[in-house]
Amino acid sequence: MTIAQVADKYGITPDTLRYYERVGLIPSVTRSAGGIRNYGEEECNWVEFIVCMRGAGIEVDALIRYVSLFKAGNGTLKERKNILIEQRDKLARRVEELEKTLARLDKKIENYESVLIPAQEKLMKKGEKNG
Amino acid sequence: MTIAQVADKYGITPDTLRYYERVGLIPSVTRSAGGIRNYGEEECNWVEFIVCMRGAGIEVDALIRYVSLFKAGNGTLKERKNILIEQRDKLARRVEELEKTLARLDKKIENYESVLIPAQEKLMKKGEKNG
DNA sequence: GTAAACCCTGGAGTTCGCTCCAAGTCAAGA
DNA sequence: TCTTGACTTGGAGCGAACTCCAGGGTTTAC
Repeated sequence: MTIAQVADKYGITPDTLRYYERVGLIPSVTRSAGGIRNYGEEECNWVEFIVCMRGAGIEVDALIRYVSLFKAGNGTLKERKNILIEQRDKLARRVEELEKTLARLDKKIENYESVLIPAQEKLMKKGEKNG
Repeated sequence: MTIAQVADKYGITPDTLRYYERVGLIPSVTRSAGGIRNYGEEECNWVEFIVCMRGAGIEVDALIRYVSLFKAGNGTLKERKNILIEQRDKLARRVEELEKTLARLDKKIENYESVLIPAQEKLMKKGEKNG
């Protein structure tokens, strides 16, 4: 697959893909003789993983560390797992926080309704009077 | 309360508070004769609200719109509510996305365990042999 | 009344994560 | 073979949200 196809498939731009590769978010991409990237299945899976993780706000730096450990081979399994755990925990805390804020927004919206609905009823009664 | 106290209370810096006020995230802060900010209870509540919303990643622009409608009075209740609903929905979608990624990370970590635990057991057996 | 600590403003600087650009190379169709 | 369009690189630029700074004013404690 070409860079444009992969970009399209995962909803990002070729520039972002090049950037990800440049900074080390994607292990490596095979090239044609002329130097043009050709993404295989493995590479696509990496892209998909990275796009997902970035979508959840996991920092580029953490992902770079993860990828560089991956490149270093099986001796780094434990360390890689620790990065994942660290990020999972961070994300779990974030989700909790967001859920609290979500609940708060819901309440605030309810409050607005309790102000707005009586106001609307008043208008409707007015309407009844007028017609 | 002084700016430093408020900053401390909500875990931000005085600079951030001044920035929030400057761009319109906080309706107004009363000043002393000398021009020094003095946060009352109302103002603290605004700060708390804004810090919470910002903590959930709600955009500064949306909050500015909200605050400026608030300043404009009761005629803007419906519009304010709409902003809240819009942001609530955005946040809800985000939470869903994050939960999916969280589940994925959990699975990935489990996979690492299924590789690492057998390796550990091997090491432990070796330990038994040696002592 | 003065020193130290805090506050003020406007504007420049920083960080993160892309995003865009110039100048050139490569590949596929007419 | 030429043209057209996609690809390459290194590096500059950008938007969001702060963060910091210089040069000053204010408060408070002694």
